[in-house]
Amino acid sequence: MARPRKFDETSVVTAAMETFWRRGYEATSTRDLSASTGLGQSSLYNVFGDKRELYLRALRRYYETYTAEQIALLERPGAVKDRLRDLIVQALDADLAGPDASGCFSINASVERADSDDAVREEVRRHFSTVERALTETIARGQDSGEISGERTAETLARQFLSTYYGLRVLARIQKDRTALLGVAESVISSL
Amino acid sequence: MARPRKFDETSVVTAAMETFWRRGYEATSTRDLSASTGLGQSSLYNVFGDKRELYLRALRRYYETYTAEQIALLERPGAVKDRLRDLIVQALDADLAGPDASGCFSINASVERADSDDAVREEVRRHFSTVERALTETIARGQDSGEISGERTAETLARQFLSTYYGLRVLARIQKDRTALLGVAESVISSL
DNA sequence: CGGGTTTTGGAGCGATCGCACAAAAATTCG
DNA sequence: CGAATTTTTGTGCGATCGCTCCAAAACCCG
Repeated sequence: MARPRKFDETSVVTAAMETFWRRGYEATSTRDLSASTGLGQSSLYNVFGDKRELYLRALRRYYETYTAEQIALLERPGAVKDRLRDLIVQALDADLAGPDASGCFSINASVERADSDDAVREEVRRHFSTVERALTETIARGQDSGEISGERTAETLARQFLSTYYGLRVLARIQKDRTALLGVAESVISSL
Repeated sequence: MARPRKFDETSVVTAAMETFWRRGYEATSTRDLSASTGLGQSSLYNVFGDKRELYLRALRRYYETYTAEQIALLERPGAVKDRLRDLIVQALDADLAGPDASGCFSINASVERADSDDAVREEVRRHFSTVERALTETIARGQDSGEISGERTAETLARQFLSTYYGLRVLARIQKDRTALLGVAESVISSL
């Protein structure tokens, strides 16, 4: 029928995600995307429409990989508080991994683009609320087993944990003291 | 001696701060800055050097006004927990005020620019650590008076509160449910 | 008022931006 | 193989980017 594509769409979106993640939306040029994906600019436009659409695809790809990974971590077996701790430890280790670490792409997108792009806001809302739902479920199970106090609702505790979690990821951009950051994690977990 | 400037430097920096705050560093052009400050581009470059320097000035101006205001709020008389609550309430009300609300400029700067500009990172670090210090001091006074448990150190509690506070300000960009956000505030305060 | 100094406004620099277009290349089907 | 279809590649468009330069304007001082 026609000339076949010589690239895998998923890995192209993944490459674009890494570029947008590290440099942000505005600072990433279509030439940067062409270089990091290996596609010519025309191909990118042919497949994805424009820069904004590719950014949205990248954001969804982040959800499919990293956000989903975090949720899977919450659904593993084991003590609830251990899983919650693991969630933070894994995120902070990624955030402190080196000069290429760029925090949480969802947070970055919410700060840079949510105000000016409704679709970005909706997508990030989906990320946040999915994590919140998984946290609520996990904490509710912890309350069932008596591991976590039932004084406050699971939803409230989930939101408190989520706030601390995102706050830590913001602080980690500036304050690279792993011990101090993990101390906060212990503090919030023990207060559940 | 020479022709006098017909502008007030402080209010020019304030105007630039509002523009950078609302639109971010990359998305703000020097023409935007010229329009919002009322100065010609030549004057801006004559006085401030370049865009980056003006951004740093704007960030320092944010510290002088908004960050300082938050710290002053912590140093008022009254119950410690009331002051902590007021800090969050005031921030969230600002963040939810309308379509022009742009969150916390320090957080925005840390997400967008801290990785690529050491001076930005240092400036934001100063903002964060100043707030953290004020929080530690406030919480320590609360521990002295018995209002807050001495089980964990004031420093740890301050960092926990700070994380939650920043996390809430991130969530507020996406999730505009004031009641839910304030519920988290109550939760973290009551857990101190 | 005239000389000295700085600011101002406007034009414009080279570079880069997001994006479009047309021709060449690569495939399937008849 | 040729016709049809789609992707690739390269070129380049108009707009805008950060920034510079220069002459005119506005002041202080003697």
